[in-house]
Amino acid sequence: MSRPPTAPPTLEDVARVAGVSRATVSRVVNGTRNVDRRIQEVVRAAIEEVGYAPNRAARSLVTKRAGTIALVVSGSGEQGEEDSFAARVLSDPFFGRVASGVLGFLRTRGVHPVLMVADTERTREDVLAFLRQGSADGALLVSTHAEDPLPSRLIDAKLPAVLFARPARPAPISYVDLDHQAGARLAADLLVERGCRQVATISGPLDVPASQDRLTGFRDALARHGFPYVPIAEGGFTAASGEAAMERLLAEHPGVDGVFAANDLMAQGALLVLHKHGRRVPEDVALVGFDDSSPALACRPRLTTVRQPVEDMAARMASLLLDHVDEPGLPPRSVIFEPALVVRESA
Amino acid sequence: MSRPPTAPPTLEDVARVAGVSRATVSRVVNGTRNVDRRIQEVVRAAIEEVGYAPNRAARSLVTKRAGTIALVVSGSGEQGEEDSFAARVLSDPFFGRVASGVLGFLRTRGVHPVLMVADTERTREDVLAFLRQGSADGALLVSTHAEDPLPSRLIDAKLPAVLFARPARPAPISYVDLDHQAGARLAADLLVERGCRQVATISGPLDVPASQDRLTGFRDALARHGFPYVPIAEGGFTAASGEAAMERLLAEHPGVDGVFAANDLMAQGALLVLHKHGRRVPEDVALVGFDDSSPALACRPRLTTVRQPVEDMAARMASLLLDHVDEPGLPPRSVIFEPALVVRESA
DNA sequence: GTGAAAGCGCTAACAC
DNA sequence: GTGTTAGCGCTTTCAC
Repeated sequence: MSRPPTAPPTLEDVARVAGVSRATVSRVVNGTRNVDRRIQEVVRAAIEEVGYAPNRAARSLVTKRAGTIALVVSGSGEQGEEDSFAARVLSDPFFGRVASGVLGFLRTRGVHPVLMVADTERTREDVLAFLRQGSADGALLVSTHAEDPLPSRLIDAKLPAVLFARPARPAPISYVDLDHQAGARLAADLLVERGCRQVATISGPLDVPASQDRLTGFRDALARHGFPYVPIAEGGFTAASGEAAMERLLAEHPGVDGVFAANDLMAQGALLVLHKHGRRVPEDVALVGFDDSSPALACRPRLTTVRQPVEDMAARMASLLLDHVDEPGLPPRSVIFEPALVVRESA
Repeated sequence: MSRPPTAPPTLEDVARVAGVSRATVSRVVNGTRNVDRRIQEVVRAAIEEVGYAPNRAARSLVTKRAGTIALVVSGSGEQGEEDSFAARVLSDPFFGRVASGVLGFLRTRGVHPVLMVADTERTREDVLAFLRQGSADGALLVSTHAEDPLPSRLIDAKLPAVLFARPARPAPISYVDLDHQAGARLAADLLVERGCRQVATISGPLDVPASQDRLTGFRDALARHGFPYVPIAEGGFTAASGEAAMERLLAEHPGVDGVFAANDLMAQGALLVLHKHGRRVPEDVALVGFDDSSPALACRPRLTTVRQPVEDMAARMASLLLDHVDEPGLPPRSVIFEPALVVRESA
């Protein structure tokens, strides 16, 4: 008993108990072939006996793998309070779905996500430093603003990274995304089919590619149906912004009878305003949302919406990252998912 | 240029460029005293020049500190699907607030949270292994079920951990919590003050201490106001369960004119049902929620609710954990926060 | 199939 | 005030 009983057992301890060398223990721990069956048993018993768990730092030091990745939520950092950004994003059911998808994929791979928020220059540097230090093998980036400088910084530093959603300006980096235009088209077609004649939309922040795409897709589809003009009110993907946008729409276009909101949270806000003004949904105005996240079910009427397979997308994003980590030279790839219409009660 | 340019620079590289020893570089990196001003400058320049970032694994190996903690969401694991648990909890705005509070505190301490879900025996073992390996210095536990075996396992393994909320059965472990009874009392007093004569409550899952406390506090306060009996419908802290509970309450007690829901999500569900049955809120029935999380604002009328300072509690939880990490012998401590009534429109 | 030994990059005594 | 040196616990050639 040379080491104090408080220190965790090491490979050495196991080796001594099993009567073999460190190398052999290492081999059985890492499942390498070329170890005698019987010795494997003995070693495993010894591991059990001393309660051995391989030290990650020591392992990382030689393998050059952290076994963790950074899951970073990034924003512009132009807002007032710092904390509010983290609170808002982390409380968004959309992010919960992303995290859940990532966790689900990583779970079986033995890699763990470190949660980070990058909304200021300082915190952006933290993320970069974290990766350069080798604390994480790569980064998963969920960006909420267009002018996010993090993607290009990551590229410049040659750090493995994958984005959720196409970057605002083209860049050599992998990402997963949705065919937003197709999704918006689904919404447009439904609204027209429901007989709407005066259709409007509540868009997301227009500097974000996804918002632009949803808007473009919606307008194009409507044009094809013979409606050349679509009133639009810009929102910020929050319920409150959806309310404000709906108020504006109603004020300027009292005859509106169909609304496409670029996400469910804003649709939820719009619904509140519609009720307040005595408009029945879907009878007086049909409403369709986007995402199919939890608020869609927490509304009355329940939201008809465009489903985005967020969990699958997030899992794929994690998968792509692991590929890049394993094979540093891999060229960037993009994976686009298809949306689906979920018809419920609001349209 | 002995090492390939692809390998990250080490302390050695910096030392060579600065013309000093590794130890000196280490000293300035770690801000130790006893280094000549001028040499500090030189070293810092060299660090800048080679783009040095200290390797975490190497550092951890000697300091025996990972610089990360596990933020674990734990559940009973008795449910059907595994993924659904993660998705549900991570999408809950309540968890978003916890994460945000933790992140806010950790941000300046240079420690990072690793997100983990423990809802099965397997994943529970993962968490334990992660900590034993030294991959994280301690754990922050947000438990959603009463019979969670993780706390006692953590205690047995002598791993630093702090809980969000008191454990179901008394155990020598630190935690932060809210004075739930006081919060429920606030709700009861308000309802009575508003003139309600037939008050009911939608409780949380009754195996969870917080639910029990809110129920007890509510009943006791009402008893003091002269109301000996309070109808109760048990929910599961989700909007859907709130709807179901409200339906039951209405069916059995049509005359109800005041409802206290044990969280905002359930209050939101109750509101929907109340509207459906033509009950005006707050005129016909006054409704008060609990938490003051985002759904409280996304309702019409906006929810009057009992505010729980979740972010502060989470930050304190993180702070307690760091204390335990720094001083292993520290006895368990509990910190109880006070709730506050937020009066809006629903009561 | 197994062991010996080098070394990953860093910190912390300990000398000077 | 600064350098030397001995590990931290592990993986991985390289011999045997």
